Amino acid sequence: MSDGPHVTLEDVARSAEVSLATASRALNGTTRVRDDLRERVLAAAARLAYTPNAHAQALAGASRRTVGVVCHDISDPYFAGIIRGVMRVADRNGLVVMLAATFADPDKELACVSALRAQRASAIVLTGSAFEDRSWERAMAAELEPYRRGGGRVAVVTRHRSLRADTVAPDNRGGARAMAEAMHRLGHRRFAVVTGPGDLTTVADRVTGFREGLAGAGVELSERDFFAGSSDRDGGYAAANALIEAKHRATCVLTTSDVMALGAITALREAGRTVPDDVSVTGFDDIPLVRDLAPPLTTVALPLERLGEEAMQLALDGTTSARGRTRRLSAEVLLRDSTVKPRRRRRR
Amino acid sequence: MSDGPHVTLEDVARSAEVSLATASRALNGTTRVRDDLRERVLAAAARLAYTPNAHAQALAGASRRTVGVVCHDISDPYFAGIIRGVMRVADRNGLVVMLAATFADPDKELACVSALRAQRASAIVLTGSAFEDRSWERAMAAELEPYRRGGGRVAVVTRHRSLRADTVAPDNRGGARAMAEAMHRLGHRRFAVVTGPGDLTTVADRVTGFREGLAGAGVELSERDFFAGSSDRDGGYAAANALIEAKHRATCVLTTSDVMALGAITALREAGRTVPDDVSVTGFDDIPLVRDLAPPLTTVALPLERLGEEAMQLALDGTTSARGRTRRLSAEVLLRDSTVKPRRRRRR
DNA sequence: CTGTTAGCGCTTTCAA
DNA sequence: TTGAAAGCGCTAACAG
Repeated sequence: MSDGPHVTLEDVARSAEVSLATASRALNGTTRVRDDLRERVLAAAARLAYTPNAHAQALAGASRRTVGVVCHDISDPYFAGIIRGVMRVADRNGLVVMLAATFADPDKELACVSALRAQRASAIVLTGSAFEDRSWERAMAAELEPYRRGGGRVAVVTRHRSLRADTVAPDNRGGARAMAEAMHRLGHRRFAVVTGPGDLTTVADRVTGFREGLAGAGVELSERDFFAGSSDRDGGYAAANALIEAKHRATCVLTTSDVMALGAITALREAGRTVPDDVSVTGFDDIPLVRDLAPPLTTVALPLERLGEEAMQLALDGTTSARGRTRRLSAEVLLRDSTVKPRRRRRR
Repeated sequence: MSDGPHVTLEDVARSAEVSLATASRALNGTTRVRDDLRERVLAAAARLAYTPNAHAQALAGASRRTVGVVCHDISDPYFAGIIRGVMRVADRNGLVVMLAATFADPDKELACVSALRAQRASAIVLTGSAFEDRSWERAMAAELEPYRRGGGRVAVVTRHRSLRADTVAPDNRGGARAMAEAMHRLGHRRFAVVTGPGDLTTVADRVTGFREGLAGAGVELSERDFFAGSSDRDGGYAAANALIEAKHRATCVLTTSDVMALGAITALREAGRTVPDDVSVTGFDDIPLVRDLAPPLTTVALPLERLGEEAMQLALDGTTSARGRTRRLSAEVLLRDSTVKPRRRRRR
């Protein structure tokens, strides 16, 4: 956008032979304008292919029409679902959304918020979970505080301890607990957990839930039952391979996300182990495609789009007084065919 | 962003006891500033948690740091992949991306471009294919032309006839043709096509490719071999159900996208037909997860992220002179296990 | 109802 | 080097 003569409101006004103010009013419909004048302005604007300069509008004090969303990875169906919800609500309110992807890099997360702040986005939705790191939390709070003082709204999806922001909290821990219990009830006694990076609150909460559910049923998980990887398909694949390598005897593999489950299942299959006959596998999130798998994946369903919708909504009707509201959404265990009652171990 | 006293550069300047100009220069590093003064400015900025107002910067003529991307649906892995590529390049160049989703609504597509134009995005990447509609094309051209005159860059992914924009063109037609030929070579003679909306150029090109490939092998497709649906999983599911309903005797179902194939396979499975034993199914795009399906999906692979990267790159180093460059990317047939040589028809 | 005018916050000549 | 001042394009008082 270096060169080029932009058509400005002044051009329109001149062409329509009215004042700048009238042109502005005619275009925005803020105040009544004599019909013929308005017609002239509209015609001139169309003729000149005029588009208002959003920066000038923002600077001049018009209300901000931009909201920001920051996610880890847009290719992750979990985030895609949430963002879809955010966009739906934003769209309904005539807002434009700026999307930033951080690839789960804490520093980038901070940088994105700063950029959104610079854009004077009227609201920021943080969809990635927090990093369990004191100094990061402090830095994020330091970034958000002045933003909020300037009238900016902030909403987060999932737990951000000490962030004083409106929160949409899916019941990760409860969902995980319920899943663990369900698997125990099915008859499983030997478990392995394929997990994402432990410094993400979402992952930590889910793992805690698994632990609690199993412990309640009398099964203790040891460190050797955990196999961590990145929060994506390849992370699941790698973790499952580590599990196979370690000759872990689990009859049920709990994973902290559907995407990881996907990779894990492929790894198991490649190692000659059939799901669910040889080993049951559970996912988390209920991303759209897992019901199309063969076998369909047993998982903890989260209302992804709703998470996004609620977060955006919360940010939008935020009143300065009511900070730190939390909207809890429950998680539901969906038993499908990737899990079965464990059979007696086959001879090999 | 209604209320709230924003910290401005003037506050920083005052606090650092320098002039506005000096503060600006110190922060941007445009010109040399005496070291101690710069220190003071930086310190003041940090102390006040100053963030420059991007709108003011943009208005004052600083270079734009925003690019726009418009897609149909962020939850579609096809678009997610492309956008990921776009974001990678944008990020590498220190640009912020504004993402708009249109849900394949032609009007919204237009509206999004207009909004991006208002934001004075330095470049716009159109990832959805064009609509095969003269008046829409005209309207889009009318929106883009003044934008371009104002120095804006435009790049599109897939064919946009008559748009004079830099284009990244995956070989949809050639890929489809190759797939059709491959399936014929495998032994299939009776085909059905599960397709998205025919008014999308991408879909049209793929269908044309299927037709050509088959015709070249002596198989003509009739209208009764086509089953259309929306470009998503549910569209594929519905189309496949229509196919089943019609008792179509295809031994091979060609689809115009992996996502649709996903739904189609589930529909077939629910109808008691096994893939690939009873019927072979092919996809298109090679979205990340299809290799994790059981059976893995035979598909036409497109380098999704690269499409996005190239488009963004093209838009970025666009010189006003070299308009309408086209970068072709080839498509590759990936034979996996969802397709096999057709067996003699089983008795029922 | 319409026009005049004062900024919004920042960058950038132009002088000093 | 630094500072003063002129806008960038638009909206919103404030007068007419």
